[in-house]
Amino acid sequence: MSNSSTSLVIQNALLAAKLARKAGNRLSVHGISLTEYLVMDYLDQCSQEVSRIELAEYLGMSASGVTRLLLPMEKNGVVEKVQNPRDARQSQVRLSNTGKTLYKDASTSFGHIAADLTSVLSEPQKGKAIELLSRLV
Amino acid sequence: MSNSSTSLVIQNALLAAKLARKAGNRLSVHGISLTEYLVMDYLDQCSQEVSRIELAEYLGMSASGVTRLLLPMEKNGVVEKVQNPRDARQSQVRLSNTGKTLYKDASTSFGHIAADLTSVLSEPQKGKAIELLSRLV
DNA sequence: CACATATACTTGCTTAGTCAACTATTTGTG
DNA sequence: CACAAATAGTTGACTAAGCAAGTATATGTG
Repeated sequence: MSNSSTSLVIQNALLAAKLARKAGNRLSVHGISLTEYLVMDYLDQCSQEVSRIELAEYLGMSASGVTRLLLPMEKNGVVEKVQNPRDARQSQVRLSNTGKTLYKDASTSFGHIAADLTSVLSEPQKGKAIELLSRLV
Repeated sequence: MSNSSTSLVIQNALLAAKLARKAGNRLSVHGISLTEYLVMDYLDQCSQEVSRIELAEYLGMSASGVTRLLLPMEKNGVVEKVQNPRDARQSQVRLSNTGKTLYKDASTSFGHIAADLTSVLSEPQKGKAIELLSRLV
């Protein structure tokens, strides 16, 4: 039998795989992936430009993963590059107006999707789960 | 601000990305990925042959994903195919002796890794988190 | 029993994301 | 200030995994 740490990590991985797949499928009507949604959500919260490294840390991805993730988002005009005058190495990014509109639509969908996927839990249970998970991040 | 369902799904996705990356890195000394570890763990629990579809459901992956995942595991002799006499469509799989040994080693590592990654939570908190997450799966 | 439908894979093609190596810039130290 | 070390990002080569379509087998119904 495995201990509680092991079970927790496994449960989290299994759950994430399922939620990511379901959420991703349903977001595809907006032409975006779950990861792209997470980027837009973060940029919307920040409401200012953000470096690629910051995004990589937030998403738990590698820097190169972020480069490749943002490439089509820039091409489609969802995000736009901003030069940081303080640091020429950085290539910051923020939501464009197109991106804000897309995010607004997608976040409505995402609310329904998330409600669906978590409907077996009560509000306080969801709160508790968020609290516990957020400590692990 | 987003509601609790949304936050929960996002927290879970972000956390899983980070844990998967860290756990995967540390499992690589055994030459296996996190997904492969999950397969071995499941097969060890079942202690009998399992169909690819069952694995796909457990892992939250597509059937083709499982085909491709098992390919190198079969080639390396970690798992072995078993023909189901009741259903010729199925190609079941179980841990080989090599696989059992590998799993035993890897699960020791995994225990340390998981303990590390979840050390900020107390035992009862871990238990609570497992309970909540397992309802969502 | 025949045949339509469903199930269990597998394969081709494509996208997502990793690591290692490299470039450009910044920062900290003698 | 000069130069070593750190940081930000990109690129090449590769692995992981998804979807759509195809094959083989099983099942349920007239």
